[in-house]
Parts: sequence; C-alpha cells; structure tokens
Amino acid sequence: MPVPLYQAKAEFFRMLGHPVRIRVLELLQDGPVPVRDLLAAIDVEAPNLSQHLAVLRRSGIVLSTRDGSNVIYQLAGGDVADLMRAARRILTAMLDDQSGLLAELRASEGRSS
Amino acid sequence: MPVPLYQAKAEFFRMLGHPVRIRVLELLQDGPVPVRDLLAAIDVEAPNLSQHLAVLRRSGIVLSTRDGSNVIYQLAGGDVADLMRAARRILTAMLDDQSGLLAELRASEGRSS
DNA sequence: TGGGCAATTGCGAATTTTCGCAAATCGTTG
DNA sequence: CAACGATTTGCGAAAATTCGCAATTGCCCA
Repeated sequence: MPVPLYQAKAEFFRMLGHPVRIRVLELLQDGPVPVRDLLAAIDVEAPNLSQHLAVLRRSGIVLSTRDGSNVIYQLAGGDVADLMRAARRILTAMLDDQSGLLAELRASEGRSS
Repeated sequence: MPVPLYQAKAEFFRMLGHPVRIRVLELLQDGPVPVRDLLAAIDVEAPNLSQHLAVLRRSGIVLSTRDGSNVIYQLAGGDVADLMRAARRILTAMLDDQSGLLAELRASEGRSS
C-alpha cells in the first residue's frame, strides 16, 4: 500500500523548506562540493550543517562520497535546477504582484504608510 | 533591506509542505473552486481547511473572492502546474532510484529482507 | 429583524523541527 | 599508536506547526 502521492509531494517540499538546505542544493547545482566548502559558504555551524545534509541524504536528493578524510556531496539525479527555476518564476510573479499592490495602496491611500 | 532570496524560497517551499495544501493547489489547477467543494474533496474539518487556506492566502499563491455566502478560491497567477510537474519528475526519479536500489539489495543479499 | 448556513478566527495541547553543545567516528599523519 | 582535523551523531531545550473545539463573522432568506 503506497504512500499517497500528495503526501510524498508534501514531504518532498517540506524537505526543501529550509534556507540552509536550499543553499546547499543551489551550491550543488554546479557539481560535487566537499562539506568543507559548503561550510565555508553557508554561515552555519558544522553539526547543524551536518544535520541538514542528513535530511537531504535521507530524502534521497543528494549523495555523499568519501574522499580521504573529506566528504563530498552531489545531487542524486533529477533536475533540481528545473524545480528551482519553476519556484523562482512563481516567487517573482508573487513578489511583483505584491509590490504592485503596495504601489496601488500607496496611490489610493495618499501615501500614508 | 530585502529578505534574502534563498530564505524566500525556503518559506515558499515550506508553505507547500503539507498534504492538505498540496491537494488544494492541485484542485485549483483546473480553475476556481468554492470552499464547499474543497471541503467535500479533501477529508479535513472545516476549521482546519480554513487554516490551511489562510496559509496559502498569506503566501499570496491563491486568491479568495466571495460569491454570496460562499467563498471561492483560485490560483493567484504563476504557473503552479509547472512547479508540480518539476517536483513530480524529481520525485519519480528518486522513487525509481530507490526501488532500483532495493532490487539490487534483494539480489545481492539473497532476498533476506 | 431573527435564524441559519458558510467560512473564518482564537486559543490550548500535542507533535515536529531546529539548533547548540558534547561526544563519537573515520581517516590521516607524525 | 597517539594526536589531529573533518564530519557525524546524540540529546535536551527552544521555536514553529498542526489540529480540534468553541466562538465569531458575513450573508441570505423567511
């Protein structure tokens, strides 16, 4: 008995729903990156990053391999860039709408806020 | 001083990260739907649905309008279908990988699980 | 105007997520 | 083998999410 698709989708999006994890995925889009570099790029403590990496690993969206004493992460497969593009499209559309509305409000309410 | 983009993205994905909200968005893809119909389709109590609708509304991804004593929801704009497609691609790729791995495990470990 | 249906709002409790800190692992190097 | 750097794990506390139930609001109709 399979997990309903809408629930799998929700879990998937929830997995994406953290700034650190988003940044990791974005950094991985150009190819494999060692943890050290993620750590240097992201402003987060090592244990905390590790926990977020574990979330990504458990979800299956990234893979880790050892290289000596370092660990290297990479995207597991599917085109994450596509997803990010779609999200960005919706986001910018929403943000445009909002600033449009704000402009309307300012115009109709006499710049009171 | 704007919210960093990666944080906006994370909030956006977090907003998507609930089964009820996913189902609502999917139901809205074919056009506006009154709350009554959402309620009939989703197996959730009215107050609970209302709270999820409020989350979607606050994020700006849906709009609500009144029609008499009913309320009708619709997608605000951006192409949500695109996003869902991208998510489904990644999801199915991940699920395929997983069952592929499971098959490998079964084969190499002598069907022990 | 009073009653009634539709939808939302306001909590409080239960659950889940997040994060820092200490400790454990793993591989390297002296 | 001891010491060390890199990464992960364990765990408790703080913060955020979720949900049910009661109460409220908005609108229609008799």
